[in-house]
Order: sequence, then C-alpha cells, then structure tokens
Amino acid sequence: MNIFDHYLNKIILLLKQECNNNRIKLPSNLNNINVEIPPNKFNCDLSSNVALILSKINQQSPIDLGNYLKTILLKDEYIDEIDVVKPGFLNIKLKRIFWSNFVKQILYKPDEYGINRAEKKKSYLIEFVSANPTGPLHVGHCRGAILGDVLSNLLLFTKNQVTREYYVNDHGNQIIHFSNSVFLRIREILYKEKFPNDNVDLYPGEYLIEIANIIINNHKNVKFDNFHDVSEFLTEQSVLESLNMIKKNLKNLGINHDNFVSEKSIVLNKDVEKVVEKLNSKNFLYKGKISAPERKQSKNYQERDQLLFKSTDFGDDKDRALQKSDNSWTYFASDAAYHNNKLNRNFDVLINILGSDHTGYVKRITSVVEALSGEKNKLVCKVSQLVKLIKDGKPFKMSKRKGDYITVEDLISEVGKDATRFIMLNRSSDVELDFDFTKVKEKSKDNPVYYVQYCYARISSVFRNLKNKDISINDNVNLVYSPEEIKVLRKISEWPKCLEISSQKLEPHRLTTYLYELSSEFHSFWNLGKNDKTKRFINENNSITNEKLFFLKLIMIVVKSGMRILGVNTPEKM
RNA sequence: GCGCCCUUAGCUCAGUUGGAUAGAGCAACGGUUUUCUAAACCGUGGGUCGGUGGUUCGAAUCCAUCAGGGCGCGCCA
Repeated sequence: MNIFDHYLNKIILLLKQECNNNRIKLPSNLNNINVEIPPNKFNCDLSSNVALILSKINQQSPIDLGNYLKTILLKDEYIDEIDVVKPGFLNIKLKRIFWSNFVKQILYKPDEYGINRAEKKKSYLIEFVSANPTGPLHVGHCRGAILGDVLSNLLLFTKNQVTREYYVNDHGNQIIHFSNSVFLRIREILYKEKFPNDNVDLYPGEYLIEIANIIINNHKNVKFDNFHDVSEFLTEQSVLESLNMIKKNLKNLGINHDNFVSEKSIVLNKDVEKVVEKLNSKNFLYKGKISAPERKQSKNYQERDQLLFKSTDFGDDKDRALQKSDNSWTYFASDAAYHNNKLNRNFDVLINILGSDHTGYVKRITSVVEALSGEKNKLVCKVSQLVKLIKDGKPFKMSKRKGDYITVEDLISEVGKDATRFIMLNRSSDVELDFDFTKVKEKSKDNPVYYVQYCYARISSVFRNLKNKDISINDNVNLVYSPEEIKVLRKISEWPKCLEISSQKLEPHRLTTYLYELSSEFHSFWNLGKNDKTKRFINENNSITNEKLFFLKLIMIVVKSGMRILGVNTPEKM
C-alpha cells in the first residue's frame, strides 16, 4: 500500500464531510491537495499542503485553517500528533501501532508490495536497441538497451503487459554495403585479395572476418566469384550472423526480446504500399518540394517534387519524404509501415527507446503514428543521451569508421553485467552519463552497485548466523519499533511511491537513487549496533526479536525486488 | 539558422510532477573496528539552483527572453 495515497484519500473524505456540513468550503478541483514525504529535518511521517490550498477559498490563514483541520484529523485512529508548521503544512506523525501493522501487512503478501492494484493496467509495446544488423553491439547501444529492458521490467512488475521488440533493419543500402564488405572479406580469406581500406562505404571492422569465416565454413559449396550472383544469399547469411552476435551480446547483458521484426518482411509484404494508401486516404500526403536544409554545408541540394507526408500538421519542422529519387521507399516510409503494424496489434501505448543521435527523428515518427491512430500520445519516444567513457581520468572516444570501437562484450568482460546495468541507470536518461571504468570496477562505497549489494549481503549474513529464524507472523503480535528503526521504515514506505512515479514518467533511474538511499539508511542503522548492543540484530542468546526479524525481511524484500527490476544480482556473500 | 536535451556545492549528479532553512556522493579535514561483513558509519566546511523578466500565498520546478554546452538537421538506417 502507498501510505501517502492512503492518507490523501482519508483527508479528502474528511474534507468532503466537513464541506457537506458547511464547516469548510472546497474548490471544484482538489487535485492540488497532496500528502508527501516530509523533509528529513521534521521527524514526522507524512506532510500535507491541504491548509495552504484551502486557505484562500475559506478566507482563513493557512495556519488557522491548519489548526482546525488538525482537530478533525486527530480523530484518525493511527495519527499520533500533527504539527502545523510555518507556511501552513500539516506534519503528521503516526502511532507506533501503525508501523506495526504496516510491517505485518507487507509480510503477509511480500510479492505485492509496491504494486498499485487500483491503478489502471495497460499493454505496452517497447521497441528498443534495434541496432542495425551489421555487427556486434557497442557501448553506444548499451544505455538504451538497459533503459528499455528495465522499463519493461518495471512496467511488468506493476502488473502491466509488456512486449519487448527489436526492429531489424535488414533492408536498404547499409545492408548492401555490409554484405559487400563481407564478400570482400571472403575474397580476402579465400584468394588473398586485399580488402580496400579507402572505401568509406565499406565496413572495416575486424568482426567481419569472423563472419566471413563462419559463412565460408557453413557453405563450402558456394562460389564467391561475383557479388551480384551471391548477394541475396550473402546478405541473408551476413544479417543472420550479425544478429547472432547481437543476440549473444543482449543475452550477456541480461536482455531478452519477445519479438524480432524484420524490415525486409514488412517491405516484401507490401506493408509500405498499404500504409501509404492509408495515409493518402486520410489526406496526409501530397506531391511537393521541401526546402533545403538550413545547414551551411549543403549547397548542392536539388529541389524536386516528391511524395511527402504532412508532418508539419503535427508540429514537425518540415514535411517528410516517403520516396527516394529512384522511387524506392525511404527509411521513414518503411518505419511508418512498421508502426502501422504495431498499431494493428492493439497496444495501449507504444514506446520507442532511441539514442540521442535520433532526436531529430522523434517528431516525424510520433506525427505519423498520430496521423494513423488519431491519438495524440499513442507513441512515446524516450531519448537517452550520450555515454561518455572515461578511463584513468581521461575520456576516450570510439570511432565507427576505423572499426575500433568498444563493444558490449569488452564492457562486460571488463566491469561485469551488474555494474554495467546499475551504472547505466544511475542517472536520468536526459543527461549525459560519465561511465568511468576505474570507478565502476571499484569495490567500495564509492560504487553504488556494491553499496546496495552490500546492504543485502549484510542482512544475509545475519540470517546465516542465526539459529531460530522462522518466527511466523501473527495478528496478535504488536511490533514496537524504535525511532531509528522507524526512520528506515519510512524509507520503506516510500517504495510504492517511487515505483509509481518511475513507471508513470518512464524514469527507471529513480530506482537506483531510491535503493541507494534505502541502503544508506540501513548501513547507518547497522553501525548503531557498534556502540549500542540493543541495536544489534542478533542478541546474546544468538536469537532475534520479532521486530528485528521482520525489519530485516522487509528490507530484503524491497532491495531484492528493486534489484530484480534493474536486472542486478543480490549476492548473499561479498 | 532550426529542433530536442542539459546548466543546481570545487567535481559528478538527485530533487517526490509549484511548497518549508535546496539534498547526496566524490574531493578536503577530523573521528569510529575486543561486538551480526569497515565493500560500512559519524562529524565539519562548502550554494545568487546559468542571467533577466513574468505567473502566485509560494518557483530549482511553469511561461517569456538571453547566454553557455551536447546531439541532430536532404531521399543513411
């Protein structure tokens, strides 16, 4: 249960009663009234702005109104005291019996904690990674991949339906260049023909040699004399082998997609023609010219009539081309077809995770989805900003042209899956992220991954050292918690709120922040036991009180489920 | 020139969707281990929330505008 929502509802109910009895006036909109986490210094459990919101309409000062509301709220069986503070906040302190019930309630249904059953559940399609099948994943793909995966976990945890999808761009010029590169590598291996290093269209990466070797070994009877003769076969095989590499990378990152949708199959199925027809019938297409880009370098731009989609109707800067000069479809056209395909599958919400280099693409694709579906926020695009790699205090850049970029494989073998996932989510996706190899590998409190894992390991060690640990929960047990323990319980009580905001805003980085804070509260409490034996978990009889046992279990539940959503392990020993 | 993102302590960043005296970590300095894991804890110092104007009981948060940084900007995918 979310105690903040719970008390907000209680307060609103009481206000309505007071209003019916003509003792106070209420505005038509009560949405601004809230019950929040109080700032740390106040030592209370809940905080509400009711008096501030209602003071105007009731023509009373917030403090006076607050004092009146206080007398009403104190009738609640679990409210211990209320302070009316400066501008007019009500700071509410709950009785110890409340915390006793709170703990028991979670332990009755540990798997349910944090899930808002009242909330409307939706079905989501999350498209993420969708890197071109022209080689293994590199660090640049990593952040978006983890973001999409954890977002999926999060929405699933809160009982929504989620489909994880990868769009395979196995069609178009890039793929031709790619399979041509594989062809030349095959020639290099078989006939010692030198691979041309000066052609910018070709893919220079070393992994192409690997792919070439696999294809040679699997198809010994195929002759690689002329690219055009084998191009179809070779493209298929090259894409297949790249996808195998990518899937292996994803697996090592702990990511599993439900679907891989092929662009080629969309094109061959004439889905592009269908979507063009659909857009045309809705009057969103026309033949016309678009202006040259405003950038200084592009001087040799030639205007010509082409088939355009009216994305400016939806707020885009310019209308967008669907056909190239050779009358083949643009990437945008086939992507429109793919999104139409998504819409036909009847999801409530579509989410695309994109890298920052695709920001310019967001408007046209949301526009076309709006045009096709008639719904404004049907497609939500989350853009994740760049990752800056740092090693030994110095940034190091990767360059795709030279083919010497850092792969996901390098990353994982260097710092491990857990640290990679946690650190990639340690910041809001809206800001650039420093990924410092030396720091991420560090095993100390400076490294948030270990800090949270260590919290779990410490709790596990208590259970290892205990003899009697199976005390069953009982309605009649009244758990009496100390102020220090209640401090930790308050943090526990914020968990459902954290989950709710994270899933509403699609911001999983809030989980890492929360887990770090919870761990910090726990470590502080742990260290109190150094000076005060009564604060230790295991007492002289090598046993544990109900309070402490349940307290530990609670923290374990939250840390474990939080880390599960992040896809990070919680080892019992460190 | 246009679009998106960012600007908060010396550094890296949170900030509960407009609230209270703005919070962490790092770095600096000082302390804590006969005791459940010191991969930890406690304390001290550190701020014009990029600038300016506006909206209101109240702004880091919303609006306008300016400045600085990042990413992108024909039919490449």
